[in-house]
Amino acid sequence: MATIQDVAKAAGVSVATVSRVLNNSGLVQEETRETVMEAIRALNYQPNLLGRNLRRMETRMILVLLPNISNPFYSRIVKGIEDVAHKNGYNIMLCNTDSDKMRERIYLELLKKRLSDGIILMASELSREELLELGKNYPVVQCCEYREDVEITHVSIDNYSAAKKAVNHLIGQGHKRIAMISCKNNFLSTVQREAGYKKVLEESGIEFDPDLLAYGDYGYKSGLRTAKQFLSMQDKPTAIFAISDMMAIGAIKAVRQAGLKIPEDIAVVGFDNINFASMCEPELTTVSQPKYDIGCYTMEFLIRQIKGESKSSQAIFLEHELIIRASTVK
Amino acid sequence: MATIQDVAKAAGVSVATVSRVLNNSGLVQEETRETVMEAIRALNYQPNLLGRNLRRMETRMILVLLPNISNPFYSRIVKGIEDVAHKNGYNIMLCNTDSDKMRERIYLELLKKRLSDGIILMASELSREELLELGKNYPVVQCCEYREDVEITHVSIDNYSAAKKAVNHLIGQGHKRIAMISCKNNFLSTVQREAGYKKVLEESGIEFDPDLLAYGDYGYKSGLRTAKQFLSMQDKPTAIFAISDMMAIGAIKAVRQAGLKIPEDIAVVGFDNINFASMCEPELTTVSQPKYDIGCYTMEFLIRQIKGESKSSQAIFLEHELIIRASTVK
DNA sequence: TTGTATGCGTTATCAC
DNA sequence: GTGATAACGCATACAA
Repeated sequence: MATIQDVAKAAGVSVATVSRVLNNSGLVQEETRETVMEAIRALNYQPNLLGRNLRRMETRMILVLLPNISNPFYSRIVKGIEDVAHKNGYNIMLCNTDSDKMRERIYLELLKKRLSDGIILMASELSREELLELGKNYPVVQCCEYREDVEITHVSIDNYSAAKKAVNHLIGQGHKRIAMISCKNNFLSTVQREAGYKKVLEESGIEFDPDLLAYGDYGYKSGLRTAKQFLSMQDKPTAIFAISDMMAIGAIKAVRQAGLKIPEDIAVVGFDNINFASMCEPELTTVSQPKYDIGCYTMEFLIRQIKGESKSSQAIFLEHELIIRASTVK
Repeated sequence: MATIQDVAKAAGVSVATVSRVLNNSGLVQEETRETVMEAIRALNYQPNLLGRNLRRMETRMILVLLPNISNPFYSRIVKGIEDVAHKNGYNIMLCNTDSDKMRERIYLELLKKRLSDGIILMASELSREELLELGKNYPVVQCCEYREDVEITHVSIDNYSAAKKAVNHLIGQGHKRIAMISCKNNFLSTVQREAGYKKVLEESGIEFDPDLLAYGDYGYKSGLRTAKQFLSMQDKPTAIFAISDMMAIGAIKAVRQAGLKIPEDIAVVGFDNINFASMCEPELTTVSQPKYDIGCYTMEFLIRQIKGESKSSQAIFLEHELIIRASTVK
């Protein structure tokens, strides 16, 4: 494997000159430049980034931690992150955390040991203390899920008003018994979505019924399970609001298995607008997040941090939209 | 940021000793060891992998190229790859190629420039020449999709017999007009699945009808489109065999939109057994690949190559299974 | 059991 | 415009 030394020798110049050619830094005569390029080709030389990275003390790699790559919600976001990264000469390392704090920590090691220049956290399980410590020492941006009690830039939507919009839509369709499938976690998005749900009920003069609030884990099966629970009640709900499309799709399955019709007997609203939301039967009414843009902004803020351009943390909220489909209106 | 030098100074030992403690290589007295550990903690020292990597000339990183992380088929495979990698002290870098040769090449650069110790290709678009060149110089394993005209280890299933099994199942259900949704690419899996389909028809004395062979791109929409095409024919097929679950799910949608019943009017078979196959309505009959195991084997063979243990390339075929669900039998 | 010294491949500072 | 050379942080051969 040829090194820069070999190229220098072959071209009859110093390594400094070769380096200058490689990085088009500094001046170098056109003629010598070509001699060097010639040598590079002849030796099939590839600069060794291990050397460069050590010298420059940077890797131009970005860690992206997400719970699970198979969650379709994340794929568009990742695309946005990736596009902006590449445009700026960075590469990303996608890391599955499985929502496991230990796994997350393994990846943080890579950052702390300088194998990456910055990190994006998508739904971190880290404690406030760990996050604070991290944010103090390294470039970090929180994407979608975030803690607001740490000074770390985050990019997301306003989950409170998104939930309000979804539930208000159901109210507008005449529903009075509206169930919610939430998740038992401490994510702010969850808290806010529940708060939005309760707020609309209150505004509509409907008393909140704890029996109509169940908990899943964002996944299909948990939606199926909790919806079955609702359907077994004496006083069934006439609408279900789930905080993820996957759970909503599970709920749809449960309703259909029970021989009920959507939306006539029971209406269903999801959250995220994943691709499958428009593939299922009936198509799912859901809250659409600007996933690609969320990814773009996230990466842009991270790069700004890496460059040392931004000092204070920022809170970015992008627009969302309620997509009305056949699962709520005939 | 503390370096090994700082630790050595603080502990009153040489850097060599600190290094020995860090890697538990060589002998070091328990007492000094503890002094060093003390200093490490006090300075909150993190070894800089950039230095180590350069010195060792390895990164313990593995590139994993796949067309698209949002394809649910790959997520289980990646899990297998990841688990084996971690068990062996490697980390993986997931890379979206978007089935774009140029993007693929960008990632190959990372390998050639030594930022990764090896690479796994999931559905590479590279030419035979490029692949040959790559395999000659770096540790490479092909996963699922592969070219057999290059000497590079690959792990997959026997797509020919899998397709035969699927179509035979339809024949067994009494179908005679069986359409196929394939893809226009040069993947061996595609060729073999088409060959299996035609072989079964031949064995069953059914003449192959070119009108019943349409092409998609593995995605939902293309399944919807091609199925609609079939449904508009005078002499409609009574069954559809798609080479991906996503296309099969699209086909199901088309059939239902046309007001026809599954499986009574038209039966549908998919391929891959992704999670959604059991979530859609009706649940999808499909060919199940041992995704997790495919990932494990792939990574194991790659590690063997990196260690220099294996010389010749190998062809690994794992067992598949036909999962029969409501989309083909009542 | 520990320390000294060298080099991994590169970039960047300085002198010419 | 170009060349010598000193780092970057670490692991290791060799000496002690």
